[in-house]
Amino acid sequence: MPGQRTTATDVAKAAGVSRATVSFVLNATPGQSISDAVRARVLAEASRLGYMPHPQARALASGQSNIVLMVLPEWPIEYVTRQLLDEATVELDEAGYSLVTMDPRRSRRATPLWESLRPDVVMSIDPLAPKVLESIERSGAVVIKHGPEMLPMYRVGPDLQVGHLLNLGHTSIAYAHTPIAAMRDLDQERMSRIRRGAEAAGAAFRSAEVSATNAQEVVRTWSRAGVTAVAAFNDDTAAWTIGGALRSGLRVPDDLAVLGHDDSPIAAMFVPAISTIHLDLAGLGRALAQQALAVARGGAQPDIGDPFSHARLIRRESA
Amino acid sequence: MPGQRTTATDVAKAAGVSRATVSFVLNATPGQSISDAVRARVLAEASRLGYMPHPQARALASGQSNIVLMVLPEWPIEYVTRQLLDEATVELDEAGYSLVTMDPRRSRRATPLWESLRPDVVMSIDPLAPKVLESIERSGAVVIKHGPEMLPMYRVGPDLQVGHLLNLGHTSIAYAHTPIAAMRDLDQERMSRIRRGAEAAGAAFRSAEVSATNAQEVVRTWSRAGVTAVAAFNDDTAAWTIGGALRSGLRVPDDLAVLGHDDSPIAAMFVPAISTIHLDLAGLGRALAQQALAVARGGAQPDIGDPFSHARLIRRESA
DNA sequence: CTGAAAGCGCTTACAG
DNA sequence: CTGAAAGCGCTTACAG
Repeated sequence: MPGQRTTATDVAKAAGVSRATVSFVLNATPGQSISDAVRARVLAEASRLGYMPHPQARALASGQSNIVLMVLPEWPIEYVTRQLLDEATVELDEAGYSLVTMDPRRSRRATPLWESLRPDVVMSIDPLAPKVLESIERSGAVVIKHGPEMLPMYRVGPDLQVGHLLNLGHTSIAYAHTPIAAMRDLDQERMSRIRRGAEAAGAAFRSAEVSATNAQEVVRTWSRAGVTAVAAFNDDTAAWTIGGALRSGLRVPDDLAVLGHDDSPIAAMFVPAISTIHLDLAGLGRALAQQALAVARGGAQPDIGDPFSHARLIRRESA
Repeated sequence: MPGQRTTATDVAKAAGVSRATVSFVLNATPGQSISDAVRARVLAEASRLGYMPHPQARALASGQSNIVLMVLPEWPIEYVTRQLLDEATVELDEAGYSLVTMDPRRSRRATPLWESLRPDVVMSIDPLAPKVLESIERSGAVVIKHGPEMLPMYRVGPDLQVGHLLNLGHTSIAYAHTPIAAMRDLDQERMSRIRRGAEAAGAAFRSAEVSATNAQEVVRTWSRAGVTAVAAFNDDTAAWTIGGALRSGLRVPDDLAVLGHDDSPIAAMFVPAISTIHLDLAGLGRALAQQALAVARGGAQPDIGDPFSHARLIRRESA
């Protein structure tokens, strides 16, 4: 069965031009002055024949795969990444690039996608481990590295959290650490922002890890120590904290105010509904896409700007 | 700068053999009897030089990309797919295939990954729309289609739900529909299983859509009508239902028992903790990987077996 | 048991 | 303004 897949040669033949011309027209290669008539003919034949360029052949010839690989964070945050990836996907698509995502935990047990896909650029939300960086670079991909420009991500939320609790008049504030080890760095950063904010205002501060199993105990200890407000690492940690309070007979927020972070679905569903911090992830998605494009085109990695200028407090019931 | 990337030619030169031999050794091509000495030399040089075969060149030459694309369901279920994808990734990796995932919502606004990646096989958990199927087939990929063998996914959970509520002695059961349109088909299937189970046992049955905004109203109506137990589409729907009950002054489960589905993180975190159905998604992941491999190797699509034989009720507080 | 050679479907200097 | 040709890095009959 000949003529299985439609190829550029088929289009060239049908349009009565050379394969090169087909390539020039379809890629809108700059510096080629092709007559409108020829261009139109090529385009018409390509669409009539249902021509789809073969991406692997293109990658081999051009040395570029036009793939951007996004390494997702270690922790589960579908609701956090959804918007971000939506925006980044569309932004990259318009420039002719495909965004592929990857779970770093899975890749630890399998060939990493940067080896088997050979993306031009690899990026991530969370900083990548040195070993991972090295492995990516050996594969030939450019890695987008996180510098201080990503710091707003770590700062804005906690600052809003502690500000809100202080505004509410609380003078003894606790921070609820996540028990999940993969989030340790982010967790430490958030804690120290809360601590700084509390201490700067003369409020008492303490912190402890809150998990599904110890929440009740931790909350009781805090309560006995006079803590009236908790800033949690995220909404899950907040939910556990509130659960511990309710099961200890404390009222939320009357006896203990609890403030989450991320505005994940659970925050709105919980009873009482969890007050939390909403970040502008669509904006971050666009910013990351712009960085990836600049780097893919051989440029320097541009500054990401301030993608969290639209972060805001969502006030619900818990604080 | 010459010798940038290590290529099969470099390995061949270093090992003193031809490029073909390198390919045979590295791919363990059957039907080639290569001496152990040569094989060892090739392997040693390949690893010494840090050789990574170029996947696009391989795909072009062999006609196979060794990529399997998984189209994720329309609805947000990170917790549901995590285990499934973990297992499928490892299973496919061992056979030399890479699993790439894709959000169908995003692809509606961008070039679909089956065009830009040219996977050998495309599969999904949810049935694919006819238009999508057609588009995938035009790209040359084989699609794994869902037949009746996927039905256990739709049946097992609801059957466990209704069985548990009947065992608890309830005689008036309601089903909480999800308000999310993308889940309509699955939702209808689950509802009809619950209805059938309830009616077969002589219990009263009714159903309504439960959302963040109408939960209180729906629960009050149900309560007035004598409903004492609710089987929910999933844990989110269960959470809204419980929220409506609590805010109406009803006790859960004493006045109203509520049973979720999926065993998502919210189920364990909620107060009261939500009883739910846990499915064996790791098993489904392995089964799907096996199907993909069979099809990628040119075989017929094998039966998926009964991946939900390990589904079970998780009894917590809400029912 | 091993190697020389064609070919996969593109891109891109280069020549005209 | 357009085309013939080399080359990207592999795989795979085929010949020896």
